[in-house]
Amino acid sequence: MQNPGEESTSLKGIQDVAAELGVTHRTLRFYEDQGLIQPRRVGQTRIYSRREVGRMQLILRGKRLGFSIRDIREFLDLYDTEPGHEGQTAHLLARVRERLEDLAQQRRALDETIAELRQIEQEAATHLARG
DNA sequence: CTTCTTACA
DNA sequence: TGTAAGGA
Repeated sequence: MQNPGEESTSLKGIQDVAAELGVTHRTLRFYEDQGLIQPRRVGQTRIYSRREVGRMQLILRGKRLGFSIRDIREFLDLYDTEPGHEGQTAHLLARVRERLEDLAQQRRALDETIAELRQIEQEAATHLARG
């Protein structure tokens, strides 16, 4: 509410943050339940600072890249625990490689499916052409 | 099972 | 806001 100009205000309500990030307030609450974010409370109202919004952006990015909520929570926990440390980066690297391999496997599966469909396509087209 | 969304109390 | 229910 009360947020006309809005860009200089780094303290936002759930609806503002949700709109800004393109998610619903329920999604923000879901992530909160999952322990990914911990917005401050002023009474019962959640207040999202730039830190929370920043974390949300990281969460959304992790999601885009195909990481699970558990993975993302681990990343964030490590970042909180040992910011900029080797262990953190090593862990990230390991997960990224896992993800890359996962995607490579999916690509192989896709290629197989496509090849199979093309085969059928060829046979069907040939069959039609011959009458 | 995971990740949300919708809806109702 | 908790939660059931449902979709993907």
